[in-house]
Amino acid sequence: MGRRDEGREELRLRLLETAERHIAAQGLAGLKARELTAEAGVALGSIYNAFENLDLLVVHVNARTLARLDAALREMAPDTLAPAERMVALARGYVRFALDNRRLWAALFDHRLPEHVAVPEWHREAHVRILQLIAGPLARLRPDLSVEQLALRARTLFAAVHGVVHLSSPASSSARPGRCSRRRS
Amino acid sequence: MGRRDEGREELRLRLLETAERHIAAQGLAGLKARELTAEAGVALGSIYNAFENLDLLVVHVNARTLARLDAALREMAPDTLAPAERMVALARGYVRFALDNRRLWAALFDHRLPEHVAVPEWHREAHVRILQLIAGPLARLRPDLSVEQLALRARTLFAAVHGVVHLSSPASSSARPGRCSRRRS
DNA sequence: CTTGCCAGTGAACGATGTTCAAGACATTTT
DNA sequence: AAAATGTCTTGAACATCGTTCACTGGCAAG
Repeated sequence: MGRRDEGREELRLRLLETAERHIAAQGLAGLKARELTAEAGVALGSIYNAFENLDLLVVHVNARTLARLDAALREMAPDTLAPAERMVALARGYVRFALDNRRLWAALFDHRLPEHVAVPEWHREAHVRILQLIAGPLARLRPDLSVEQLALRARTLFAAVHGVVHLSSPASSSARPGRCSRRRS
Repeated sequence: MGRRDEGREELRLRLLETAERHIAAQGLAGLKARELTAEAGVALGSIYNAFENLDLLVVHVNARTLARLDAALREMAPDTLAPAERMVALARGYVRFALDNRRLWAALFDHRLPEHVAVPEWHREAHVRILQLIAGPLARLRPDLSVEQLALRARTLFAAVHGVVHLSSPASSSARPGRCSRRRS
């Protein structure tokens, strides 16, 4: 009984890591079910044994990326720094991460779930953790703000920085799900 | 001879307006070649008589949206205003436009061309016109900046405002090219 | 009236994500 | 040990997508 669950977790991890490598190399648009499973050495249908569908697999990859971003930011902006310096370090850390992980970072916001399909709760929490990273030093800079105001302002700050990084990134102009281009006769 | 070209332009316009309506109603992800042509009352292949492919058609729709945004901003931020007030009016105008044209506005940055396919020059110019709208009052506020610094700062300002509007918009969580969901037996 | 031409048409194609009957394998029961 | 009973894995089949191209109908020129 236990071995089956281990095998399942092993399969999930194998697909996750293969998909991550593939996205990092080819971009989110280059991730096809058949290539992915061939590269991972498993059958096409195995995706649906390990995950609900390919979209959810991508969400899992994005969650990993978000966790790595979170770790990188915590390392670059330790709480030994003064609040203002910490904010700057967070912004610089974000830029650095985006440059060092271009395609995986792009996948974070390029990917869209089908309409009316909610983002899993555990993935939302990963976002919240990033925002709390900003809200921390912000609270010390602005002790007058309420918790709600703090959360809103952290979101706004992140959005502004992200917008600048995003528009400056060359990654924004590339990658689309492949079109058909049949060979000419 | 002349009538043929008129007919071609007529077809382009028909497809353009139908696609625009469809995107405004269903979102960019809901735009399928077959639905579009059926709705426009033309054959499937007609798309490729009028445009290079569906992607380029979308770029044309986006160009129209960008032109409407440009016009809306020029109306909301006339040069009779003081520079600082004009900047604020531009930002408010952008938010207003995004709210009033959610899906068409979302299509502006949701849409991605296939890799290695360059954005047409005339579409880049439409972007530049928006940025010049920002650079105008900015130049009066900061006469010390060079033209290049002005352009860069206008881009950054736009990106920051856009990032905030984007992340606050509910449109960011919806819309993906439809997946298969075969009916159960 | 005949001829040539070309824009419009839609069946066919390759690619894609997803499903599911059937086989492979392990575990438990007799 | 053999049989029974699940569970996981597999890949052919399916629906749907953008795109192509041989055909055709109607207009203009001869």
